Amino acid sequence: MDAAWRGGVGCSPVCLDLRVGLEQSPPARHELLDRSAATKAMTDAEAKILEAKVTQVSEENRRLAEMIAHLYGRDIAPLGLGLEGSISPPTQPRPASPLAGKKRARESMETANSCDANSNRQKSGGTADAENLATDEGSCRRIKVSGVCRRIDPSDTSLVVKDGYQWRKYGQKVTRDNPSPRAYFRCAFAPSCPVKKKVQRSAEDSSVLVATYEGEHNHPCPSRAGELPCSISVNSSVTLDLSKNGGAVQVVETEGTAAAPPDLKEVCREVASPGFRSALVEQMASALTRDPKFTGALAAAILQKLPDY
DNA sequence: CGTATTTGACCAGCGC
DNA sequence: GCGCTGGTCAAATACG
Repeated sequence: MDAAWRGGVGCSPVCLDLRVGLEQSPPARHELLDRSAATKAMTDAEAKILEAKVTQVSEENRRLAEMIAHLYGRDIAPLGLGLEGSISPPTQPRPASPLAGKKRARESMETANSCDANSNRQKSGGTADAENLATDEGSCRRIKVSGVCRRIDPSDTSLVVKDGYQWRKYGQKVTRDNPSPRAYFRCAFAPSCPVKKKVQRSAEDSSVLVATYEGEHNHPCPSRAGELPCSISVNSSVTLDLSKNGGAVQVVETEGTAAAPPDLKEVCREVASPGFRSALVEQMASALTRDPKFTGALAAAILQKLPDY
């Protein structure tokens, strides 16, 4: 278990990144409405319906985040990064300059769902921002985008997020909205693997590294396969994946279900159910006790606490 | 000497 | 068309 795993943000072993659905900060909501207005004439009634949907999705975001926070016995709201836009208040600092808006516009192009099926999914609130889906010039090829944050030693300048995969750095850039440089990595384990990773210190807290993953690995994790708690199915179509992105909770659709988006409310109910909780605890406990590193460390810790004979 | 990292240059997208 | 910005390339450099 590495330091990053132990010392995740807020000391939580998993960094929750469940920005489900739409951004909820007021500027984003207005942007959404503006975009819709630009594409077609929208009546006030339609705008109100859309806004009601946004409010509903935001409320579902909040409830889901609360449930998961409760699941892990700590409040994850202050993390801000992993859950920004879902449970943090709408006063979340956002770049206000028009240039920042330009950047966001492009990012929204990357992550927005431009084809009908995907936009339907977003409207229904079934899309987790933890795996924003990007499209490729209308081809509807989906690229998984997810974010992970890790707490690190502030003096550590390596910008390395240990997640079990091998990465090759191919660039570094200072971005406009953050004085810390952003590092660009490609998966080095398999040359054909399309996954990219961006790592940057948080602008608010320099001890937090924010890693953004794009794409999906087309190979097994080289160092962690079969070692750590990996995933647990919430229902037939959704899996909470703990094996990816260094343990970030990631909502992953089961293959072949893209056309039939999961019902988020149903997912929430299952996550909150005692059966799910006990199954999750069992899986985690089982995986930990199978891990020789964990048992060794546990034995060492116990020995330290025992009086010397 | 081979490989990984660094870093300045270049390119593309976007708004004005 | 221009300027700004993020992302990528590739030569130079560092390292084992």
